[in-house]
Amino acid sequence: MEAAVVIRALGALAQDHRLAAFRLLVQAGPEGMAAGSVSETLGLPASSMSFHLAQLANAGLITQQRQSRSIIYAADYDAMNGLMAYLTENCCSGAACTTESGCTPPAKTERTAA
Amino acid sequence: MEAAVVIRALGALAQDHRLAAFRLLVQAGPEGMAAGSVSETLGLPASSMSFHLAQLANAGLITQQRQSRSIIYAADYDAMNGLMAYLTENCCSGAACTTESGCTPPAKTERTAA
DNA sequence: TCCACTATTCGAAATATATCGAAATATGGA
DNA sequence: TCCATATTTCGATATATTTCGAATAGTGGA
Repeated sequence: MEAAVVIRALGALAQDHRLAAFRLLVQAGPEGMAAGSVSETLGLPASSMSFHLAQLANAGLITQQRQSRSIIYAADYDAMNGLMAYLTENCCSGAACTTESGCTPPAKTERTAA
Repeated sequence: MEAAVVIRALGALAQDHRLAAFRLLVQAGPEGMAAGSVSETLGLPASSMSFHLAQLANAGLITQQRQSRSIIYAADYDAMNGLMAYLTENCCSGAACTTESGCTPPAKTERTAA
């Protein structure tokens, strides 16, 4: 995963409605939710929500897929995990970090390069 | 950890120079680095870097501490881990997510409330 | 084909963020 | 006290983002 992608992903999540939408989708699981359901759940006009969902999709954090008249959005867990791995990469330059410093990279810092 | 804090943290990281600075500090370990070293390493004017470091500090991602004439910045690993835990919280609403969907919350999704 | 439904794109205004030089603040030594 | 060092705050400008109604574009049934 490269910096530019990470920046876009973080920027996408750094917004009220988008963070809420993303979490909603994370909680919804692999089945995802229709765009309309998301905007209704979050109480936002459809056009605004569409804008935000597009940003999340563009950042690679969610996937979109048409299903009849609806468009179903779902969280992309790989992207999410890659993002987190990027932040802890080379933590403490390999020095003892699981101990005192509390760095504790979540066990599987290994990441399939984007 | 509450939404507003998370947004500020994500927003703080969602910027070229700040992401670079944060990662530099993550790699520098608990000892941290002086503000001047950071701005020199990243090739940014001191005043610009100061602005960015302030944002990271304000977001709780890094700590600052005066040491004689320098101000030493260091990554706050707890904040970083809390941030990541927030994103995966209630993943898949507790349904089987470590298996097919690839959600795999990093084992310790448990979080000490900020 | 025509209509209702679901969702996105466009446009324009309000708001927020990034940038960096110059001036200001703190620290420590002569 | 006076000067050099290390950083931050201020101010002004350029750029980017958020917002939402209205217009536009696909989908499916009668």
